[in-house]
Amino acid sequence: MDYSSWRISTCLDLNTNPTGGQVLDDASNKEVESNFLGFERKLSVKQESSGALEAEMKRVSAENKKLTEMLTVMCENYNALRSQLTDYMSKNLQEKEHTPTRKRKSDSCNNNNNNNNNNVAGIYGNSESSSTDEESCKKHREEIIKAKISRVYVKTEASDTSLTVKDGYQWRKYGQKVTRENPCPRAYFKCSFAPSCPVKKKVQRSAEDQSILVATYEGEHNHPNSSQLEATSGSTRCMTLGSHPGASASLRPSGPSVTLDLAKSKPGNDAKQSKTRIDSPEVGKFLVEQMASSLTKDPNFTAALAQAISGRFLHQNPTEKW
DNA sequence: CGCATTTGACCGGCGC
DNA sequence: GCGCCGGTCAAATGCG
Repeated sequence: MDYSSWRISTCLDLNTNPTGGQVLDDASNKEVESNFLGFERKLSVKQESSGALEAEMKRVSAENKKLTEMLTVMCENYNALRSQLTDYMSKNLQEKEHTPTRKRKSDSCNNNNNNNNNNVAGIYGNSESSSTDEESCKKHREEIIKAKISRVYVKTEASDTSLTVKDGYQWRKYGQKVTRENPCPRAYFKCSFAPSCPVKKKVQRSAEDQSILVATYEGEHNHPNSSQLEATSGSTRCMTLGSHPGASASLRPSGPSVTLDLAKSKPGNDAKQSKTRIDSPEVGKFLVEQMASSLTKDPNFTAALAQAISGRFLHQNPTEKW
């Protein structure tokens, strides 16, 4: 089965207008407002010294770190939810269409393992369940566990002929091949960010809709995403779930927002991707509700979010009134 | 000149 | 064993 229809927009635009669409409860809103007014009064009375600015910088950095940690916890919770959902789906979906063309045994083995793939991108990837080749797969299991495979579908412009998927990592192309099933060439990439990183990526346009790029990731990065590095160092505010390639199927360039764009859909893609998608939109809705619930129920998250917003406004516009 | 990309050759797995 | 096929290598080429 395929989860590519799950288009969950989980954006935390921390740097946008605080009154513009931020979903906070009343308590959090009041807290943010009081923080803003307090800072405004304080700053209108006296000119802050450089020492105060340094202290504020440290405080903001600490908050940033705290938010990053909370984000990590949130991602772990999401993975746990996804695993439960995968189990649920595997129980309900017993059969999956198979192409009649001959396939390598390792391929079927890999597909068998996708259900247990602890990778967000597995949501969007093929999770074909064929248990008939299990015996022949035994000798491959260990390496399969190491080399996790996920598939990502990326909508591109029709005029864009490049086989590049911007996922925050650095890739070096080492080969290109025209495969039998698809007339479009398949490009082979290795992660070049770290020499020891074993991750490989295959990018090929969909045979059905050539505006869709299919990126297949193999393995796990043993280094942080470059976007994450920049985010943690404060040079950019664009964060992606770098350890989960599929989570960044629709990535944005660095911009003034903290974005967890797990997957964004274009309604027009539904028809094309429906073949490998789950049928029930309720499942995706359920997942979104679970994530939203876990966030809103966490007082630490709401408090830290309010503090981060107030701190950022102080830092950006120390004398500006609103 | 160094690095990335291109592309044909080569290798190994698989089916017949 | 042979041929097909996907994946990888490495020399050639392009680019900044």
